Amino acid sequence: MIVVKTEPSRIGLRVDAQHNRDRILEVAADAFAELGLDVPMIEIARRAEVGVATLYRRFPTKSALVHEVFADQLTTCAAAVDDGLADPDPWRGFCSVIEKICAMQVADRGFTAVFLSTFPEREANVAERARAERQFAELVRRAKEAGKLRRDFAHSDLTLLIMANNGVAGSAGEAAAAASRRLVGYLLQSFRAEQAQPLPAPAPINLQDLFCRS
Amino acid sequence: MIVVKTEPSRIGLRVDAQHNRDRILEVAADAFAELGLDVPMIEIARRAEVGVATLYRRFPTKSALVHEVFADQLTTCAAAVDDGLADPDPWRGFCSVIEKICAMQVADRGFTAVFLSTFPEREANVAERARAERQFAELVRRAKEAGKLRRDFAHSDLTLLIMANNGVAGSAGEAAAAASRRLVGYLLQSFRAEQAQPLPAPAPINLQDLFCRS
DNA sequence: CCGCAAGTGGAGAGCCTTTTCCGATTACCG
DNA sequence: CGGTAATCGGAAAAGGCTCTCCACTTGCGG
Repeated sequence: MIVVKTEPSRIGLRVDAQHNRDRILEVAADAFAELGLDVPMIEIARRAEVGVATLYRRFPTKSALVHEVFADQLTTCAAAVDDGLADPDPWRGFCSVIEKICAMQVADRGFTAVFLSTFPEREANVAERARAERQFAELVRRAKEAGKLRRDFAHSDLTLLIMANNGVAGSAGEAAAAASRRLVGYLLQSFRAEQAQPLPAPAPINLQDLFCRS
Repeated sequence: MIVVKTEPSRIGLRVDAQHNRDRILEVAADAFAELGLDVPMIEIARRAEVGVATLYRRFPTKSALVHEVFADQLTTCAAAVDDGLADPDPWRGFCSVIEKICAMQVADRGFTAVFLSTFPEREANVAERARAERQFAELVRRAKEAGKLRRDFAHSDLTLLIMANNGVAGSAGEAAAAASRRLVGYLLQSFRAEQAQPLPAPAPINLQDLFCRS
């Protein structure tokens, strides 16, 4: 009989190794959230009480570790979109998606860079991400249909908002949460259909761009 | 007779040294704008065609060079505020200030971090900065008075906008200019008095925060 | 035109990162 | 138990940065 581990991450590891691997992912998530993506590997090693070599034996590069850690962040995001789509009021759903995603960004300093990158190293994420985007597009369509969301809201405006919120989340220190809420408050008001005024053209924002920064 | 140099920056330098100093400031400004504040000193040295030692003889630290370079950026900002205040229509003046500052941010990658820091190392800048802030506060007062700017616009909302725009400017690559314009377009619409809806409380944003990032 | 203080550039010290190496240790199967 | 392959952790290699040191060069007053 083949024993399937609780985590489908890696089978065939010695139990102590598996244990270490799990703890690494755990503390790495905390460290990235707290200190940002540029926390040194040795700091993660210290927190997990292992040597750096152990990190590199499980994850070939730092980038691989990052992507592994944030795989489920993406899932949480996708869930937020699903929730929004499930709301009978598409406008309320739209607002809740944006509010949730922005709150996640504030709570986790490493979140944005990884969220907006396309995870080239993990096939599964690409698919999930694409699905979430389709769902969101559908939500946008319904909200416009209902006359609540302005007609000229562009798909790229979500990215714009995320980039803007990232600026606030990264810079506002203690007050980041409050600042982000206020920014989102302002932007949601200008997204409403009732008060739409002509606007500069939407920018063809490349999602990759956020990645190469930081 | 005492000879006063054209640049009041440093008198008593040998002419070749003064020449080098000027060129360093010149190319450093370009380099910061192009590559951001984290461009290596050796790159600036290369561009100015001097050795790194020459950089450090004129500017004790990299930070000192940065502050020196951005001293006149602050002046440009202050001028933008003055222009806005001079406009007979305070709302139009308010918009122009914000549009100008945001455009500067996009054009110059190093701008924001320095702009929002308090320049602890340069007395003169502190005063000029304080003056600009008073001017802007007055502009805000008038715009509210005229019934164009929403009453609950907070002083910290300018900082919020600058942080948000910084996120866009830093992340949007090629499309940064268009993205920034659109963000500013959205936000200016929600700053208008007519369509004000209740908003989350303004955040007590600490200007210093941007500095310790990056 | 000469002497020397002021100025110079490149090598490298010191520090921080990511990533690799390797001898010591340990889980696990029989 | 005991042998062995998997796993371990710390040391250090490799490469980035800021900033310093020092032997050489040069503008300029007399």
